[in-house]
Amino acid sequence: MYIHQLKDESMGKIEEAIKQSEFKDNFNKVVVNLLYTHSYLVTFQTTVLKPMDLSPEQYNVLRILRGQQGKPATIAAIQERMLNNMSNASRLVDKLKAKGLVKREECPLNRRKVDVVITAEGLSLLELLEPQITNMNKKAIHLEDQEVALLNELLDKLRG
Amino acid sequence: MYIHQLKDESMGKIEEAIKQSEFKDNFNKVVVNLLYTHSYLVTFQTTVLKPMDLSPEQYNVLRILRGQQGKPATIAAIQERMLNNMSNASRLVDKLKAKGLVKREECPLNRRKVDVVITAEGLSLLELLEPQITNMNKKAIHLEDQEVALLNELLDKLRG
DNA sequence: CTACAACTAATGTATATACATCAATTGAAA
DNA sequence: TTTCAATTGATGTATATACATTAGTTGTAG
Repeated sequence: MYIHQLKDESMGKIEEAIKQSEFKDNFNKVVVNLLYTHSYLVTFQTTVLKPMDLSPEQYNVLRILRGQQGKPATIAAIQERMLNNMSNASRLVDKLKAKGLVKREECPLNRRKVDVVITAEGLSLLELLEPQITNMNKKAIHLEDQEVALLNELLDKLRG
Repeated sequence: MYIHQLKDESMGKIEEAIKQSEFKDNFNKVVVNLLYTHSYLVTFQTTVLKPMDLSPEQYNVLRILRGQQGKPATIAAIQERMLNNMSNASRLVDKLKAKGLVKREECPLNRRKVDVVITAEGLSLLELLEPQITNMNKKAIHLEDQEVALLNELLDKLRG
Protein backbone atom coordinates (compact mmCIF):
# COMPACT_ATOMS: atom_id res chain seq x y z
CA MET A 1 0.00 0.00 0.00
CA TYR A 2 1.38 3.36 -1.03
CA ILE A 3 0.13 6.70 0.15
CA HIS A 4 1.24 9.61 -1.88
CA GLN A 5 0.66 13.32 -1.86
CA LEU A 6 1.77 15.64 -4.65
CA LYS A 7 2.00 19.39 -4.38
CA ASP A 8 -0.31 21.63 -6.36
CA GLU A 9 2.51 23.34 -8.24
CA SER A 10 3.15 20.17 -10.19
CA MET A 11 -0.27 20.03 -11.80
CA GLY A 12 -0.49 20.30 -15.57
CA LYS A 13 3.22 20.58 -16.12
CA ILE A 14 3.49 18.57 -19.34
CA GLU A 15 0.79 20.68 -20.99
CA GLU A 16 2.85 23.81 -20.29
CA ALA A 17 6.11 22.21 -21.27
CA ILE A 18 5.00 21.33 -24.77
CA LYS A 19 2.29 24.02 -24.94
CA GLN A 20 -0.45 21.54 -25.70
CA SER A 21 -3.67 22.36 -23.93
CA GLU A 22 -5.34 18.97 -23.90
CA PHE A 23 -4.74 15.28 -24.46
CA LYS A 24 -7.16 12.79 -25.87
CA ASP A 25 -6.78 10.56 -22.82
CA ASN A 26 -4.41 9.91 -19.95
CA PHE A 27 -2.70 7.07 -21.80
CA ASN A 28 -1.84 9.34 -24.68
CA LYS A 29 -0.65 11.93 -22.20
CA VAL A 30 1.59 9.56 -20.30
CA VAL A 31 3.32 8.47 -23.50
CA VAL A 32 4.13 12.08 -24.37
CA ASN A 33 5.15 12.70 -20.77
CA LEU A 34 7.57 9.77 -20.82
CA LEU A 35 9.10 10.79 -24.13
CA TYR A 36 9.53 14.32 -22.85
CA THR A 37 11.02 13.22 -19.53
CA HIS A 38 13.40 10.92 -21.38
CA SER A 39 14.70 13.84 -23.39
CA TYR A 40 15.01 15.88 -20.20
CA LEU A 41 17.15 13.22 -18.52
CA VAL A 42 19.33 12.50 -21.54
CA THR A 43 20.12 16.21 -21.74
CA PHE A 44 21.33 16.13 -18.13
CA GLN A 45 23.31 12.94 -18.67
CA THR A 46 24.99 14.42 -21.70
CA THR A 47 26.33 17.40 -19.75
CA VAL A 48 28.27 14.96 -17.58
CA LEU A 49 29.32 12.53 -20.31
CA LYS A 50 30.23 14.90 -23.10
CA PRO A 51 33.36 16.35 -21.43
CA MET A 52 34.62 12.76 -21.30
CA ASP A 53 33.78 12.22 -24.99
CA LEU A 54 31.26 9.54 -24.14
CA SER A 55 27.81 9.24 -25.64
CA PRO A 56 25.01 7.94 -23.41
CA GLU A 57 24.97 4.62 -25.23
CA GLN A 58 28.74 4.22 -24.99
CA TYR A 59 28.44 4.86 -21.26
CA ASN A 60 25.71 2.26 -21.10
CA VAL A 61 27.89 -0.34 -22.81
CA LEU A 62 30.73 0.38 -20.40
CA ARG A 63 28.44 -0.21 -17.43
CA ILE A 64 27.17 -3.43 -18.95
CA LEU A 65 30.75 -4.64 -19.30
CA ARG A 66 31.62 -3.62 -15.74
CA GLY A 67 28.62 -5.67 -14.63
CA GLN A 68 30.32 -8.71 -16.14
CA GLN A 69 32.96 -8.50 -13.40
CA GLY A 70 35.84 -9.59 -15.56
CA LYS A 71 33.93 -12.13 -17.62
CA PRO A 72 33.97 -11.32 -21.34
CA ALA A 73 30.70 -10.50 -23.08
CA THR A 74 29.88 -11.27 -26.69
CA ILE A 75 28.39 -8.64 -28.97
CA ALA A 76 25.02 -10.39 -28.78
CA ALA A 77 25.09 -10.39 -24.97
CA ILE A 78 25.81 -6.66 -24.91
CA GLN A 79 23.06 -5.99 -27.41
CA GLU A 80 20.56 -7.92 -25.33
CA ARG A 81 21.26 -5.76 -22.28
CA MET A 82 21.30 -2.43 -24.06
CA LEU A 83 18.54 0.07 -23.39
CA ASN A 84 17.98 0.65 -27.09
CA ASN A 85 17.95 -2.99 -27.91
CA MET A 86 17.54 -2.94 -31.69
CA SER A 87 20.73 -1.11 -32.45
CA ASN A 88 24.16 -2.47 -33.12
CA ALA A 89 26.59 -3.01 -30.32
CA SER A 90 29.26 -3.81 -32.86
CA ARG A 91 30.02 -0.24 -33.87
CA LEU A 92 29.71 1.09 -30.33
CA VAL A 93 32.34 -1.41 -29.22
CA ASP A 94 34.51 -0.20 -32.11
CA LYS A 95 34.40 3.34 -30.77
CA LEU A 96 35.15 2.27 -27.23
CA LYS A 97 38.07 0.16 -28.39
CA ALA A 98 39.50 3.10 -30.32
CA LYS A 99 39.53 5.01 -27.02
CA GLY A 100 41.19 2.14 -25.16
CA LEU A 101 38.18 1.64 -22.89
CA VAL A 102 37.48 -1.96 -23.95
CA LYS A 103 39.40 -4.89 -25.42
CA ARG A 104 38.03 -7.15 -28.13
CA GLU A 105 39.35 -10.61 -28.92
CA GLU A 106 38.18 -13.50 -31.00
CA CYS A 107 36.57 -16.09 -28.76
CA PRO A 108 38.86 -19.13 -28.77
CA LEU A 109 36.01 -21.64 -28.46
CA ASN A 110 33.89 -20.25 -31.28
CA ARG A 111 35.48 -18.08 -33.90
CA ARG A 112 32.16 -16.49 -34.84
CA LYS A 113 32.01 -14.89 -31.41
CA VAL A 114 33.94 -11.96 -30.02
CA ASP A 115 34.95 -11.54 -26.39
CA VAL A 116 34.62 -7.96 -25.21
CA VAL A 117 36.11 -6.90 -21.85
CA ILE A 118 36.35 -3.51 -20.16
CA THR A 119 39.92 -2.29 -19.62
CA ALA A 120 41.46 -0.72 -16.52
CA GLU A 121 41.11 2.64 -18.28
CA GLY A 122 37.43 1.95 -18.84
CA LEU A 123 36.93 1.06 -15.20
CA SER A 124 38.68 4.19 -13.92
CA LEU A 125 36.64 6.35 -16.26
CA LEU A 126 33.46 4.85 -14.79
CA GLU A 127 34.77 5.47 -11.27
CA LEU A 128 35.54 9.06 -12.18
CA LEU A 129 32.04 9.54 -13.59
CA GLU A 130 30.10 7.81 -10.84
CA PRO A 131 29.98 10.64 -8.27
CA GLN A 132 29.23 13.17 -11.00
CA ILE A 133 26.33 11.07 -12.28
CA THR A 134 24.96 10.56 -8.78
CA ASN A 135 25.19 14.27 -8.13
CA MET A 136 23.53 15.10 -11.42
CA ASN A 137 20.70 12.64 -10.77
CA LYS A 138 19.93 14.24 -7.42
CA LYS A 139 19.81 17.67 -9.05
CA ALA A 140 17.74 16.58 -12.05
CA ILE A 141 15.14 14.47 -10.26
CA HIS A 142 12.92 16.59 -8.09
CA LEU A 143 11.38 13.70 -6.17
CA GLU A 144 11.60 12.33 -2.65
CA ASP A 145 13.05 8.86 -2.10
CA GLN A 146 9.58 7.44 -1.58
CA GLU A 147 8.34 8.92 -4.83
CA VAL A 148 11.32 7.56 -6.73
CA ALA A 149 10.57 4.08 -5.41
CA LEU A 150 6.95 4.44 -6.46
CA LEU A 151 7.95 5.66 -9.91
CA ASN A 152 10.21 2.64 -10.32
CA GLU A 153 7.34 0.33 -9.53
CA LEU A 154 4.93 2.08 -11.85
CA LEU A 155 7.40 1.89 -14.73
CA ASP A 156 8.03 -1.79 -14.08
CA LYS A 157 4.30 -2.44 -14.00
CA LEU A 158 3.70 -0.36 -17.11
CA ARG A 159 5.81 -2.74 -19.18
CA GLY A 160 3.99 -5.62 -17.52
CA MET B 1 -4.18 12.01 -1.59
CA TYR B 2 -3.36 8.96 -3.64
CA ILE B 3 -3.71 5.39 -2.51
CA HIS B 4 -1.94 2.88 -4.63
CA GLN B 5 -1.43 -0.84 -4.56
CA LEU B 6 0.97 -2.67 -6.84
CA LYS B 7 1.00 -6.39 -7.41
CA ASP B 8 3.91 -8.54 -6.30
CA GLU B 9 4.68 -9.75 -9.82
CA SER B 10 5.92 -6.30 -10.78
CA MET B 11 8.79 -6.29 -8.29
CA GLY B 12 12.33 -6.10 -9.63
CA LYS B 13 11.31 -6.00 -13.27
CA ILE B 14 13.97 -3.61 -14.52
CA GLU B 15 16.72 -5.71 -12.94
CA GLU B 16 15.52 -8.73 -14.93
CA ALA B 17 14.96 -6.77 -18.10
CA ILE B 18 18.53 -5.56 -18.37
CA LYS B 19 20.00 -8.42 -16.31
CA GLN B 20 21.61 -6.11 -13.81
CA SER B 21 21.37 -7.39 -10.28
CA GLU B 22 21.73 -4.18 -8.34
CA PHE B 23 21.70 -0.42 -8.63
CA LYS B 24 23.77 2.04 -6.68
CA ASP B 25 20.66 3.89 -5.53
CA ASN B 26 17.03 4.39 -6.46
CA PHE B 27 17.78 7.56 -8.41
CA ASN B 28 20.25 5.73 -10.62
CA LYS B 29 17.71 2.96 -11.02
CA VAL B 30 14.88 5.26 -12.02
CA VAL B 31 17.00 6.86 -14.73
CA VAL B 32 17.75 3.47 -16.26
CA ASN B 33 14.11 2.49 -15.83
CA LEU B 34 12.93 5.59 -17.70
CA LEU B 35 15.41 5.11 -20.52
CA TYR B 36 14.33 1.51 -20.84
CA THR B 37 10.62 2.30 -20.75
CA HIS B 38 11.15 4.99 -23.35
CA SER B 39 12.70 2.46 -25.69
CA TYR B 40 9.82 0.07 -24.96
CA LEU B 41 7.20 2.67 -25.90
CA VAL B 42 9.01 3.92 -29.00
CA THR B 43 9.17 0.35 -30.25
CA PHE B 44 5.39 0.06 -29.92
CA GLN B 45 4.81 3.45 -31.52
CA THR B 46 7.00 2.50 -34.44
CA THR B 47 4.93 -0.57 -35.24
CA VAL B 48 1.97 1.72 -35.87
CA LEU B 49 3.82 4.55 -37.60
CA LYS B 50 6.17 2.63 -39.82
CA PRO B 51 3.49 1.25 -42.19
CA MET B 52 2.57 4.90 -42.84
CA ASP B 53 6.22 5.79 -43.47
CA LEU B 54 6.26 8.14 -40.51
CA SER B 55 9.03 8.35 -37.94
CA PRO B 56 8.03 9.11 -34.33
CA GLU B 57 9.43 12.62 -34.61
CA GLN B 58 7.63 13.30 -37.89
CA TYR B 59 4.41 12.18 -36.21
CA ASN B 60 5.18 14.50 -33.32
CA VAL B 61 5.63 17.48 -35.66
CA LEU B 62 2.33 16.70 -37.37
CA ARG B 63 0.53 16.71 -34.04
CA ILE B 64 2.16 19.99 -33.09
CA LEU B 65 0.92 21.52 -36.32
CA ARG B 66 -2.59 20.15 -35.82
CA GLY B 67 -2.54 21.76 -32.38
CA GLN B 68 -2.11 25.11 -34.12
CA GLN B 69 -5.66 24.79 -35.46
CA GLY B 70 -4.95 26.40 -38.80
CA LYS B 71 -2.52 29.02 -37.56
CA PRO B 72 0.91 28.65 -39.18
CA ALA B 73 3.89 27.79 -37.01
CA THR B 74 7.45 28.93 -37.61
CA ILE B 75 10.33 26.50 -37.52
CA ALA B 76 11.41 27.93 -34.17
CA ALA B 77 7.93 27.44 -32.71
CA ILE B 78 7.90 23.80 -33.81
CA GLN B 79 11.35 23.21 -32.41
CA GLU B 80 10.32 24.67 -29.06
CA ARG B 81 7.44 22.20 -28.75
CA MET B 82 9.32 19.15 -29.93
CA LEU B 83 10.04 16.38 -27.46
CA ASN B 84 13.67 16.19 -28.50
CA ASN B 85 14.17 19.88 -28.31
CA MET B 86 17.76 20.26 -29.47
CA SER B 87 17.27 18.84 -32.91
CA ASN B 88 16.37 20.56 -36.12
CA ALA B 89 12.79 20.94 -37.14
CA SER B 90 13.94 22.28 -40.49
CA ARG B 91 14.81 18.94 -42.03
CA LEU B 92 11.83 17.17 -40.51
CA VAL B 93 9.54 19.72 -42.14
CA ASP B 94 11.38 19.06 -45.41
CA LYS B 95 10.49 15.38 -45.21
CA LEU B 96 6.87 16.06 -44.34
CA LYS B 97 6.58 18.54 -47.17
CA ALA B 98 7.98 16.01 -49.62
CA LYS B 99 5.13 13.70 -48.59
CA GLY B 100 2.55 16.44 -48.98
CA LEU B 101 1.65 16.40 -45.29
CA VAL B 102 2.62 20.03 -44.62
CA LYS B 103 2.94 23.27 -46.57
CA ARG B 104 5.79 25.73 -46.11
CA GLU B 105 5.67 29.37 -47.19
CA GLU B 106 7.81 32.39 -46.59
CA CYS B 107 6.21 34.54 -43.90
CA PRO B 108 5.04 37.73 -45.59
CA LEU B 109 5.74 39.92 -42.54
CA ASN B 110 9.27 38.72 -41.94
CA ARG B 111 11.15 37.02 -44.71
CA ARG B 112 13.50 35.29 -42.28
CA LYS B 113 10.59 33.29 -40.97
CA VAL B 114 8.76 30.39 -42.54
CA ASP B 115 5.08 29.61 -42.07
CA VAL B 116 4.43 25.89 -41.75
CA VAL B 117 0.87 24.53 -41.91
CA ILE B 118 -0.48 20.99 -41.89
CA THR B 119 -2.35 20.02 -45.07
CA ALA B 120 -5.65 18.20 -45.44
CA GLU B 121 -3.64 15.06 -46.24
CA GLY B 122 -1.69 15.51 -43.04
CA LEU B 123 -4.88 15.88 -41.03
CA SER B 124 -6.49 12.79 -42.49
CA LEU B 125 -3.36 10.77 -41.86
CA LEU B 126 -3.53 11.81 -38.21
CA GLU B 127 -7.21 10.85 -38.07
CA LEU B 128 -6.40 7.50 -39.58
CA LEU B 129 -3.65 6.91 -37.03
CA GLU B 130 -5.49 8.11 -33.95
CA PRO B 131 -7.56 4.98 -33.17
CA GLN B 132 -4.57 2.76 -33.89
CA ILE B 133 -2.38 4.76 -31.52
CA THR B 134 -5.04 4.71 -28.81
CA ASN B 135 -5.43 0.98 -29.23
CA MET B 136 -1.69 0.43 -29.13
CA ASN B 137 -1.34 2.56 -25.99
CA LYS B 138 -3.94 0.50 -24.16
CA LYS B 139 -2.13 -2.69 -25.11
CA ALA B 140 1.34 -1.42 -24.30
CA ILE B 141 0.62 0.25 -20.98
CA HIS B 142 -0.28 -2.29 -18.34
CA LEU B 143 -1.65 0.22 -15.86
CA GLU B 144 -5.05 1.15 -14.50
CA ASP B 145 -6.41 4.64 -15.18
CA GLN B 146 -5.63 5.71 -11.64
CA GLU B 147 -2.03 4.53 -11.97
CA VAL B 148 -1.61 6.35 -15.26
CA ALA B 149 -2.77 9.57 -13.63
CA LEU B 150 -0.32 9.03 -10.79
CA LEU B 151 2.52 8.34 -13.22
CA ASN B 152 1.72 11.56 -15.06
CA GLU B 153 1.97 13.52 -11.84
CA LEU B 154 5.21 11.89 -10.80
CA LEU B 155 6.82 12.63 -14.15
CA ASP B 156 5.68 16.24 -14.03
CA LYS B 157 7.07 16.59 -10.53
CA LEU B 158 10.32 14.85 -11.46
CA ARG B 159 11.18 17.63 -13.89
CA GLY B 160 10.23 20.09 -11.20
C1' DC C 1 32.60 -36.12 -46.14
C1' DT C 2 29.52 -32.69 -48.27
C1' DA C 3 25.99 -29.50 -48.39
C1' DC C 4 23.27 -26.60 -46.19
C1' DA C 5 20.89 -24.23 -42.53
C1' DA C 6 21.71 -21.60 -38.36
C1' DC C 7 24.42 -18.56 -35.93
C1' DT C 8 27.28 -14.38 -35.09
C1' DA C 9 29.22 -10.26 -36.17
C1' DA C 10 30.14 -6.78 -39.52
C1' DT C 11 28.61 -3.73 -42.99
C1' DG C 12 25.37 -0.84 -45.86
C1' DT C 13 21.74 2.54 -46.00
C1' DA C 14 18.35 5.75 -44.56
C1' DT C 15 16.93 8.47 -40.92
C1' DA C 16 17.42 11.14 -36.72
C1' DT C 17 20.03 13.67 -33.34
C1' DA C 18 23.39 17.10 -31.39
C1' DC C 19 25.78 20.72 -32.24
C1' DA C 20 28.49 24.13 -35.00
C1' DT C 21 28.51 27.20 -38.64
C1' DC C 22 26.72 29.78 -42.46
C1' DA C 23 23.65 33.00 -45.03
C1' DA C 24 19.89 35.99 -45.44
C1' DT C 25 17.09 39.28 -43.24
C1' DT C 26 15.90 42.58 -39.92
C1' DG C 27 16.19 46.25 -36.62
C1' DA C 28 18.60 49.51 -34.20
C1' DA C 29 22.65 52.39 -33.09
C1' DA C 30 25.98 55.61 -34.74
C1' DT D 1 21.70 56.33 -44.19
C1' DT D 2 25.20 53.12 -43.04
C1' DT D 3 26.85 49.65 -40.27
C1' DC D 4 26.58 46.01 -37.36
C1' DA D 5 24.62 42.82 -34.08
C1' DA D 6 20.67 39.82 -33.46
C1' DT D 7 17.41 36.81 -35.41
C1' DT D 8 15.91 32.90 -38.18
C1' DG D 9 16.45 29.08 -40.80
C1' DA D 10 19.42 26.14 -43.60
C1' DT D 11 23.37 23.39 -43.98
C1' DG D 12 27.56 20.62 -42.56
C1' DT D 13 29.47 16.96 -39.75
C1' DA D 14 29.82 13.34 -36.48
C1' DT D 15 27.29 10.09 -34.05
C1' DA D 16 23.50 6.97 -33.14
C1' DT D 17 19.54 4.22 -34.47
C1' DA D 18 16.69 0.89 -37.15
C1' DC D 19 16.76 -2.46 -40.10
C1' DA D 20 18.42 -5.29 -44.15
C1' DT D 21 22.02 -7.72 -46.04
C1' DT D 22 26.43 -9.96 -46.22
C1' DA D 23 30.30 -12.99 -44.83
C1' DG D 24 32.54 -16.15 -42.15
C1' DT D 25 31.98 -20.04 -38.96
C1' DT D 26 29.77 -23.93 -37.02
C1' DG D 27 26.85 -27.88 -36.53
C1' DT D 28 24.18 -31.23 -38.56
C1' DA D 29 21.44 -33.96 -41.98
C1' DG D 30 22.04 -36.73 -45.78
